[in-house]
Amino acid sequence: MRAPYGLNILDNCLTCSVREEHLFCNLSVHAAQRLNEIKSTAIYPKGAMLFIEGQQPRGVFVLCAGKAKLSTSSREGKTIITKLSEAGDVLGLNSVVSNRPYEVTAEMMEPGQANFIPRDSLLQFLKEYGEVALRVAEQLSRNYYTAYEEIRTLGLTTSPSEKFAKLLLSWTAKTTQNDGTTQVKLTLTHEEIAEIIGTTRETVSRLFSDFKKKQLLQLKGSTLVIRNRMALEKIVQA
Amino acid sequence: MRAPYGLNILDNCLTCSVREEHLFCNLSVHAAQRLNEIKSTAIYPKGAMLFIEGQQPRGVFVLCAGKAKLSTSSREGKTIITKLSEAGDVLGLNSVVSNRPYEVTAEMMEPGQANFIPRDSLLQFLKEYGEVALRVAEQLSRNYYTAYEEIRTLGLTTSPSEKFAKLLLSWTAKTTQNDGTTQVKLTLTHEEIAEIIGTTRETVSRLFSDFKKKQLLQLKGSTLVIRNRMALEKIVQA
DNA sequence: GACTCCGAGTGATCGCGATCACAAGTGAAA
DNA sequence: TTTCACTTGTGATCGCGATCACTCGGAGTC
Repeated sequence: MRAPYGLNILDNCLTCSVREEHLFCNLSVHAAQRLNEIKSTAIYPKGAMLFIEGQQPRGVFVLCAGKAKLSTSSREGKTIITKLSEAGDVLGLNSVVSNRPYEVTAEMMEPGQANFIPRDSLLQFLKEYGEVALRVAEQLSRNYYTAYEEIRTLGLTTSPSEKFAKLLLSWTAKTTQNDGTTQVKLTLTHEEIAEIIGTTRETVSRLFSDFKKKQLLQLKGSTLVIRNRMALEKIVQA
Repeated sequence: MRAPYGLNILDNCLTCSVREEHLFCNLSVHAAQRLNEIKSTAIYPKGAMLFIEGQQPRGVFVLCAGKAKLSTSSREGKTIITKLSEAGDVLGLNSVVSNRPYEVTAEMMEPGQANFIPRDSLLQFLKEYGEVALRVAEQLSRNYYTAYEEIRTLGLTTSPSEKFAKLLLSWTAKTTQNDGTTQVKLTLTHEEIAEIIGTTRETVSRLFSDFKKKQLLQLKGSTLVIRNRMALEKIVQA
């Protein structure tokens, strides 16, 4: 089955197949069935906004395929990207649970697919299945920890180079190779990286230059090669 | 009944008397009774640490009297204060629910009293009383929002003066007077204010001077008088 | 009283990163 | 191909806030 944007439609991406540590993984048969009834699936093009900062919460989105960036902006136009989401992530959960406006904007960075669960149905579902409510609480506290990491980075890390090194390490943490070096596909523009570490595009450009000169990294097309992990860790600081 | 540190011991501060929107307010009789069994009360002097960043979560503290500051530090010694807690607040909830180390240090800023609920007992309690688990989820998502506000402040607000104005407004939001001016008791040192807005003590000193000169505020002993709320809001930005 | 300690105020310096400005590279569409 | 929009690289300038180095004042303590 073929969908627009060159995507294959996934039959059901709420199952554990997407990711093991998934919020709605390993539910009882009843709960899973109920969940299946209240969800609906949609596909999105690159650039699509799942929801926008300030909107009343309509429901949660379970990302099945594609990547999304979560960002927040000031009125003067400055933007920071707070998280890059991947398949399996649940977006908008905080807003739905606390019934406050979405605190971020969720934008698809590439074509993708997501399940949508309306707010009312989800809350009803959580009341019926208390076990799942506790799982939600756990997920929320994980989200909180991520936010707290962000606070530490923004508040305690002084120099852009330190934040940049931190970001590079967070990317390579997932994909360590057998030899010293690590490779990551670089899908972000310098502008976007700047919005993640809270600096300007020009500074990111210069950081790339500096780090290349210092043999810390290397670019092969759009593949980023980390040459000296130790040195990066030293920059991030003792 | 008299306790050390010049405090009156409160008989039971888990009840709604402390604060209406309290996490453990309006529980069923059974739940309240059970909660009462698993909690224990203690009093603390100024400077006491309820828990320290990085420790394994022992349980949650429900603050009954006194104020506490929550802070986190980098290895180089830089510290940021992320929240000032008051009576009614529940401290350590995130860590307990997700079983991760305390992400902050909680230090009493004045003598106070708190109820302690051990981790195991609380989790058991939450499993027994599913309604309360949902309440906890709501509380966690409120915490998340607070953290997110912090991220916005740290990431989007550029100048110290803007953050300072923001902080002043957050203080006066609670205690608005009938005439134009607002009064707040100033209990923090310049150093502590610096740790809240992420700058240096000297800069805070200069900010006070500037704002006094610009007729924005005034100091009467340890009482801070806000003279021009509008101007502060203009600094915080359109 | 003299002592210490800590918070507060203030001047001088200096470096980093924001900002502006422009050139060059890239890729997709017409 | 040409064109256009977007991304990237880099130089020059400049201002803000960190840092250092003091002094001053008040609250305790002996």
